[in-house]
This record gives sequence, structure tokens and C-alpha cells, in this order.
Amino acid sequence: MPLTSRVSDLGPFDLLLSVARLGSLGAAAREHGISQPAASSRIRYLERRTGVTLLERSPQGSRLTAQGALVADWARTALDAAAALEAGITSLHLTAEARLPVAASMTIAEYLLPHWLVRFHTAVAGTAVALTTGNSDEVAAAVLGGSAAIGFVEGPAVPRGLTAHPVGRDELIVIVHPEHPWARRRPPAAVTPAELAATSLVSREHGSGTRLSLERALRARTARPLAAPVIEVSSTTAIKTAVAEGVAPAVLSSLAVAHDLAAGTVVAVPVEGLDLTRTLRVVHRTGQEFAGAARELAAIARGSAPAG
Amino acid sequence: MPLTSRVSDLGPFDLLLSVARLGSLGAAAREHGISQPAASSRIRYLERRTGVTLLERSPQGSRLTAQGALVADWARTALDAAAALEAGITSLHLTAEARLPVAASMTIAEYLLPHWLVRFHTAVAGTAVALTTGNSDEVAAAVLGGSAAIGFVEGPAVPRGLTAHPVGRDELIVIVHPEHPWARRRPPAAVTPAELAATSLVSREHGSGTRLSLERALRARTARPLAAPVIEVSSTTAIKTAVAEGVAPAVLSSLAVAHDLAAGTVVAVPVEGLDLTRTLRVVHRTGQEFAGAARELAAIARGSAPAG
DNA sequence: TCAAGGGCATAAGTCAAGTCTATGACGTCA
DNA sequence: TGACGTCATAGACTTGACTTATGCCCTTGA
Repeated sequence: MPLTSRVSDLGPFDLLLSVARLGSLGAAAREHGISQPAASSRIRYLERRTGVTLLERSPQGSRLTAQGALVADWARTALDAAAALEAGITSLHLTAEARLPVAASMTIAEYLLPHWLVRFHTAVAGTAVALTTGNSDEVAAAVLGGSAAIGFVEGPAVPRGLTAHPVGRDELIVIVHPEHPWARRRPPAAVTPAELAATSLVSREHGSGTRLSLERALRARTARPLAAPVIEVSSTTAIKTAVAEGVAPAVLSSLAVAHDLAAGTVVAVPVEGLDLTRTLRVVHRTGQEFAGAARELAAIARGSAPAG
Repeated sequence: MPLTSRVSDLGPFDLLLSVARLGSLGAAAREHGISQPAASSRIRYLERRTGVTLLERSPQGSRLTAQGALVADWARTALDAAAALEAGITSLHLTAEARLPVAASMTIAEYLLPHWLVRFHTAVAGTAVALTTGNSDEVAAAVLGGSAAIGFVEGPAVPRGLTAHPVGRDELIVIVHPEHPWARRRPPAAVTPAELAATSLVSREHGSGTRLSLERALRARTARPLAAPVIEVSSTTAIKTAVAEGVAPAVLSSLAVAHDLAAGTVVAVPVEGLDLTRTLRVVHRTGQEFAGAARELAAIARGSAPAG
């Protein structure tokens, strides 16, 4: 887990995708602003490092081999993530330029917004986004106070003075260590709300939208008082680490745990008869419709989840 | 879309995560096998490039700032994807070393297996995986013929002579261009099976497991003959590109479209009363249980989706 | 049949980037 | 107060990748 090696530089893979799309090394080189020999050398280097023949070269151009296509698909995933990282970082710049101030709650800022920003930057080039994060109350305050032109919240209620449109849904999911008893029950033995309430969890601090949503949902279904957390940590990452180490179960957004579930470091446990879905919303000041860049960003966010 | 810029080298971000985990630049430098000044320089460079203060330095060590934590989260996603790329590439090596021959169908090879391999390599270091891909029939043949010690298939049926265990489920999803009429119906106007059958799609060639599953599901629900595809292409990527360009709708695995849905380049459309889920399975020759590395890989795959 | 053009590979020189060692400044702890 | 930890700076070095120039191969069209 500490370090990656062969793939730390994604540049050659980016080039590989261009070659695949354009059909020749020279064209890809032009697109990347390098000379044709440099492109040839980079791809050749990639093939030497990986030990896989990626391109089928010919005087008519170059095409991916079967294995090359597989590598290209994997690389695309990594490059998309890198593009989201790039877009996210750019949004943290505090430039004095033309900028669109955006406020977002943590789950959205971490898992959705960067992808929206990637599309946003291609749609309206030249507008810098300035992102601030906080819990839903803080986001609402920022939008109401005018320091953010557009906000994204994940709470159940829309604060007074704001108008909201749904942009998606997410679901809170109970995760446990793979060896945890809850993970080893043979289906369909779901956990009951009472069991969940009686269990000490790894939890966020007070004020977290995720934690509030869980408490509200549980109180609606069981009279049992909620057990105190085993430990309170400050980040989603820390929660996942703790769960993966077997400290205790936790409840997190499906957006936050999707990758970890796929990797198998933690396991999801269904909960019986507990509605843990919640709506993600874009908000603006009532009476002050989105305009310009803000409208574009809202459209991208809305378009990404029309089911919401 | 052609190229990324500032984040093509993930090395500094990898280092940043180590610093965050270990609490000091020097410790992170040791973990990465570089000198402390080199680590200091790399992080400083990162901060200059990004324009964001990532670390709070002190004589007691270094901690992430709030913005740094956000960057670290985004970076972790990218690094995970890079690790999967790395693991995937390694599995394409055709070394003569101790190796575990694995056969997998395309969807699994593309979207799940690399993540399993990341964990596999940490669990059983020193065993090289040799991956071959194909449709489910080919995978079954490889396992039956002994050229693969373990196989992953996505078809509905388990071929004779093989024993299977579920490792997960996926769902076929209808995707359309965001401006397509199906995407603009206000909920909950799902598409009917008859409509879907009457529509020309962007499709894989014959023999694709995805295509077969769709045809089977549709035939069970409507007598209408299936419309011929608008175009047949050879890769999942090509399908998504075509849909994003508005050529026609398509049907793909949820695993394949998750990212594109999040980014909003395509839109999912629900289908009324059509069961499009299918089980993903790990298979071995009947009577020849998994042993050693194969058993480990099977356990990782199974552990990643206990609900399957 | 032959020239033109596009495609890829090789060679040699140039340049930039990152790294290392050595050293200094600051804070904590025994 | 001295030893040990942290991070930052300075200067020399080495490595690596790029560019330009050139050659070979194949297809195309006159």
C-alpha cells in the first residue's frame, strides 16, 4: 500500500490513449505537442517496462493490440481519476480571476464534484471555480451570505431562504470488517435497526451530515438509545481505515465506500427496513436564479443524475 | 479530453499520502527510499504547482491542512486506480516464473479483477498472475482444458464440468445521450421492454455475454423481434463514445457505466419489469478444488461481494 | 513504374530535472 | 543543557528525456 512504482507517471498512458483514438503515433505526438520520435520512444519505453506489446505498428499507422486495449481501458480509469484530481486542485486555487465561488458538503466535494468540474472546465473554459467545503449548515450559510454563488448539500432539509433542486441520491451503508460476525451471517440475515442502534460504531464528529442522517433514521425505527461511538474521527478515510482494521462497524455513504467494497477491504451489511437513502441537492438563494457559469455547473450536476 | 497536465506524475501525491499516514516528511522519505530533502522538495514543488498549502509543518512533524486532506482524498482515488493499472499490467506479463493462470470475461477483467489483484499481490507476494481474457465460453474452455487454474465468467449458465461460486452481481443498464427523449421523460416514465426491443442500439458483436444476456431477457418479456443494431463495435469504450455522441442508446453493465453516469456524459434509463441482473461467478474444474494461490484469489473475489 | 507522402525507428547532441550529501535552524525531552 | 527529532537550504552530480536529422518501409496516384 505504501507506494506505486511503474505507473506513477501517467503521461505515457495518456499518450497511448491518444494513439488509440487517432490511429497513429505521429498524430498523437502532435496532439501532445511533442515530436514523433518522442512519442515513439515513450510508447516503446512503456512496452519495455510493462513487457506487453501494446501497439501493432505499420506504415499505415498504429492500432492497439488486444492486450493493449485492456491496458488502455485500465489506464483510462486512472486518467479519469487524475483529471478529477486536477480539476479539484484547480478549484482550491484562490485566484483573483474570474471565479465562481462554490460551497459543497464533504461527501459531494470528495466524490462527485471533481467529476463535474472536469466537464465544467471543458464546457465553460476560463472560469475558475473556488471551492469551499463544510457541513450542510455551513454550505447553506455561505450561499445565504453571498460568499458562494452555488451550493451542494446532502441534508434532509432545505434551509429557509434557499431553493433546492435534486442532483442525485446516495445511500448510507453499514460496513464491517470482512471477518466481522455480521459479514459472515449467511443471507438474508440482515441487521435490525435495534441491533445497529445498540452497537458502538466508528463515527464522524457531531455535525456531520452522515451521522445526523443515521441518527434520524434509527430514531424513527427503534426506541433504543443509540450506543456511544467507539471512537470519533475526523475523516471518511480514517473511518474506513478503522473498519478495515476491525475496530468496529461504521456507516458511510455508498459513494464513499463503493471502491472499498469492490476491493473487498470492507464488507457491506444490509439493514432490515431502514430507509437510509437521502437526496443530494444543489441550492441557491431563493429569488436569485442561477446565471452564467453557476447555471452551467448546476446543469451538469443535475444531468449526471436525472433519477434523483 | 486529450491530455492531462499537472497531475501526470502521481509520485508526489503518493508521497503526500505517506506523509499524512506517517506524520513526518522524514519517515515518508524513508518509506519511499529517498532522502528527507528530496521528500521536502517534492512536497514543496507540489504546493507550488497546486498553489495550495498541503502540509502544516512543525518541528514535531507534518500534518495535512484541511485543503490538503481533500487533495489527499482525491489523490487516493487516482492512486488506487493507478495501482489497479499496475496490477493489471503485471498480470499480462508472460513470465516463466511461478505463475497462476487466470481466465476472465471482459467485464470482470476490466472492472473488478485489477482491484482483486492489488489485494492478491499484498496477500501472496511472489506469485505472478497470468491473465487471459475472452467471452464466457472461452473462459470455460480454458479452465476445462487446464490452461487456466481459475476462471471468472458472467454468463447465466455454468458450463458442464465446472463448479461455480458466485462472486457478485451486476446489472445491465440502458444508457442514452443526456438529450435523448428517454432521458427527458419526467419520472417515473420507464422504457418498456417492447420499446427497447424495437429500438436499434449500439451493440457489441455477437458472442458478447452482455449482448446475449440482454437478448435473453427481452425475449422472455416481449414477442417483438429485436431491432438490428445501428452499429456493432468491438469494445465497451467504443459503445460509450457512440452513446455520448448521440448515435443511439446502448445496454452495458453497471460496472462499465458507473463512472460515466457520475460524470454525466451519459444517462441511465430505467426499464419497466425487466430483470437485467446477472451473477458473476468464479469457476474451477469440478472435482479439482482451488489450492494455494488460486484459493486465495477466489477468497478475495468472493469476499468482495458477499451479497452475491 | 516511379515519385510523393505519411508512418515508424534510430542516432547524436542538448538541456533540464531531480537527487544526494552536507549543513543549519528550530523545538522537545530527559 | 545536550541529544535527538523535525524541516529547510545550498551546491555538485547524474540521469533521463527531449529535439533535430536521417533512413527505411509502405501506400497511393499519376
